[in-house]
Amino acid sequence: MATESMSLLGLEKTSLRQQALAALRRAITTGEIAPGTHLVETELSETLQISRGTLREAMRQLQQEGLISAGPRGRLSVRHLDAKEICDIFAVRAALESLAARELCALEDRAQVIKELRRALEEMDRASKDGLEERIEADLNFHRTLCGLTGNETLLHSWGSLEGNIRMSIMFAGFERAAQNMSVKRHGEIVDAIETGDAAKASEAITEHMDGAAKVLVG
Amino acid sequence: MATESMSLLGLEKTSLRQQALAALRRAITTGEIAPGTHLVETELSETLQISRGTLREAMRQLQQEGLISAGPRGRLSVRHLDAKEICDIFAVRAALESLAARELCALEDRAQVIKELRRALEEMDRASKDGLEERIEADLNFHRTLCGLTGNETLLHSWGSLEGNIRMSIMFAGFERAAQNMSVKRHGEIVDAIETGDAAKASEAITEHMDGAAKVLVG
DNA sequence: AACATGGCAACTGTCAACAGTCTTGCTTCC
DNA sequence: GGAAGCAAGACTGTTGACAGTTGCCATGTT
Repeated sequence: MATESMSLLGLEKTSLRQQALAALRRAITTGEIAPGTHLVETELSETLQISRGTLREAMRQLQQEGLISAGPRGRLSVRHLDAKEICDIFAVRAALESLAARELCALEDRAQVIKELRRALEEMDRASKDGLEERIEADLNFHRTLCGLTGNETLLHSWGSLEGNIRMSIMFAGFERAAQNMSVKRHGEIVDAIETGDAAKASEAITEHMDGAAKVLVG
Repeated sequence: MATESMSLLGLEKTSLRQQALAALRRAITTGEIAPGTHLVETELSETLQISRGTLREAMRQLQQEGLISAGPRGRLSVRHLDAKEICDIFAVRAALESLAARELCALEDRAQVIKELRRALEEMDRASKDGLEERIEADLNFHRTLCGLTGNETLLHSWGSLEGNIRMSIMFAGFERAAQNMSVKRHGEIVDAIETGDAAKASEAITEHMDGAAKVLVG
């Protein structure tokens, strides 16, 4: 029933659970489903055309990511972020990315790393002419790349767990406002610092960048 | 069927899923289930006396925590840690706890915080005469408290997601070896630094502590 | 009108069964 | 004797149904 037309091209055959997970994550982080909304399993399973069991598995993952939280009677609802929580999220994010920058600075051969980072920068530059959503994607991609290039899987995993919350923060504050802090210049400084191997400077640049981002988002 | 004798006292009525989650987490982090072991749903569900559906939900959470990883065909197996991964885990841990220390230093009134931390220290001291496992629990409790006292839920959540990996690292390296790095003195220095509000020193103390811990575990 | 009460509807927790796929070992044919 | 094919087994993906609990609403009582 679920093995028909897909995978005609390189389309990885994705399980229904993963599809549901992606769909829900998107719907939540874009605000399509408003914060605080009570997620009723029976409704959602009908909407997504999947069974409750499969849906519940996806919900557990979202819960672990902090996008939805459990109420009294096992009731799950979309997490609501206030200003303080956004600051908290960005503080943790800063700590993680600062670690990433320091680890990259400690590498012997940073040539390849720098190359990848500059590629991500170019992508941001290209996206700066496009819509807000493209810019946000490019920005997140840059930071994800930063963490991924360290080769520290735990770091990348932790950052990934935070990504949903970051997206919610951006959505909560409004995309226009969020875009203020995504200048290619600021990010270039980070790359420059890493290129010269100046760990302190790179760490500082990131911390400041995140501080600024949080301040802009909170208003 | 599951609503019999429990909750006679303050025993929170825990869902089967949560029980299974706790049982599995314990079994994995103590090495009862060896790293690399392929977790067969049908077997486990029979062992734990729960249905596969319920078990699968618990497995998703463990997967998100990084205790089990997915293989080719959706096969789940207990994660195997090598030396590098242990170092990586402790690097992330250091970044998180360092943030915690800095946030605590930034508080106006640290009296209550210090009181709680000293209480955790005392507990460690008391446990130092007990078995290795008690000492490890007391140690983890201290660090968890450190993160919890910041009031930064995201930080605490991230640390919690790492806790399983930390336990696996300790188990992997052997409890005796791990216990070397749990002196009350070292932890006291951290608390002292926080008491004086010296963020740099507190951060430094934690980073060094974690560095030492990783080195002891690996080498 | 305020209040107790009995029953109904809404949800979540849990389970057993079906379907599809990959592996494996055996059989059969050249 | 070896290789292609075939059939059985082992697991995971997914589903629909049943059970228990909570909250609400209508109904009757004082």
